[in-house]
Amino acid sequence: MTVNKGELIFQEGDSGEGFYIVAAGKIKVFKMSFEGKEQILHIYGPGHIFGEVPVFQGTSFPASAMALEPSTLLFLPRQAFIRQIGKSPALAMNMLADLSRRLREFTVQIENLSLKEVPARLAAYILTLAQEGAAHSQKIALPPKSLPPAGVSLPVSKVQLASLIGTTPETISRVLKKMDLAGFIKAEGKKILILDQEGLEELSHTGRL
Amino acid sequence: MTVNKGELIFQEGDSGEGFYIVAAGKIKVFKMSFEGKEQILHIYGPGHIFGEVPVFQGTSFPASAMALEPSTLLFLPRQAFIRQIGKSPALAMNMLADLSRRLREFTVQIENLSLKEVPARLAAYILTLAQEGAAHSQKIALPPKSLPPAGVSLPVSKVQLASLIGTTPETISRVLKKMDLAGFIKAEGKKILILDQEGLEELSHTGRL
DNA sequence: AAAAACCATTGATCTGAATCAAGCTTTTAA
DNA sequence: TTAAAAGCTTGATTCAGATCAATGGTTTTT
Repeated sequence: MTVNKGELIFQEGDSGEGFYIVAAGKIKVFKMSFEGKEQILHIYGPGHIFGEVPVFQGTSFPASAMALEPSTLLFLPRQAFIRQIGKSPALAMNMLADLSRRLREFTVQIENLSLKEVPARLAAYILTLAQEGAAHSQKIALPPKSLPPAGVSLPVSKVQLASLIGTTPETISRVLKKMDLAGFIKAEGKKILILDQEGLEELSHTGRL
Repeated sequence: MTVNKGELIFQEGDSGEGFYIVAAGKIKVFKMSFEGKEQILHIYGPGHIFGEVPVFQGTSFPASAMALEPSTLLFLPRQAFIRQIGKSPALAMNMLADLSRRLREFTVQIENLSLKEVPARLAAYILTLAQEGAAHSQKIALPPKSLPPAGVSLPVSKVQLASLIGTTPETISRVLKKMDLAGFIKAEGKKILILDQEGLEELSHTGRL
């Protein structure tokens, strides 16, 4: 299936008859509060799967999903998939590993939201981006703390970024500016140059800016 | 194995060679920040399993676990369990359902931490307790919004409760008092009488007290 | 190409809840 | 059975970050 930018793929509470694989594009999975504030739980790109929770629970989606850009998705119907799992222990193990990874990611997100302040969260996010970027760029996975300055490019608008790390666009602006002023990064629009990786790492732990 | 109150069962970063089942007692799984603040991810009681993430990922524990009271645990070694899963698709499905349920619970916890204020979180927690209590008390699961006043008993100290919903003991005290004054509940030590379930439910959404 | 919608930045103000502090009660340990 | 350590409550103060507001810059849309 194909979806336009801004199109809702499913909504919290909908019954899930299957799950999705991103073939192309970018999808956000999020929760929305009473007053309309949103918290993004995850942003998925090509190769990622999402919406599996109801498959194994037979219940509804715990969150909503929307396309951030025009995207192509594959849909896997629940019953057919469950039959396959019964036949293939390897498939089951892969699925268990995938859900476990997601649980781990959520524990990190809870830790960030509850125990860290905004500067620490943003620093952690930038570092994560840099790692992913390094891993994706065909070269061998870089050893930790390799040669700065590495550059990263924010994959989403600051509005989305704010919703992802649990703050507002205004605060993102201000904190990026402070990080720039403090010499940790050089920020220009969506491009961010990491000038002091060690400093950023410390900031992601202590949060004091 | 048996553990004393306050005993650490595993620590974030430890390699996981198996997982645990609570036979008796009460276990908290939590993250701790740099400065020593803790966020409880979950409290497990008899019949619950915990510590499975590394089993399917072959990595380390994403959080720490400590006994809240003297407890008895069963330990399931990783390799033996994986062999069993390969043989029993039903076991695999149960495990997938369990992990999915946990993912759903985490999405709720993230929503609470990020989108709701303390009064709303506390109201939601009290309502959850009441539901669980109703379910456990042998009777048929009560239809939603059945006859108040229902009574619940906090299963943990307010220090632990604060860490569970992401606030401080002082704030818990103050908010409980306000809820009492507003006529939603009658609070006496660990005992809470729910006087106005509808009101609590609204509070758990809107957060305005 | 004009208009509308969205995005980003900066300043001023407000507020929920953390922190600090102190006294009191209950539980645990010596 | 006394001492020590946790746990609970209430008050005063502080602070991170949200909200409100205004402006300019970009994309989309038509």
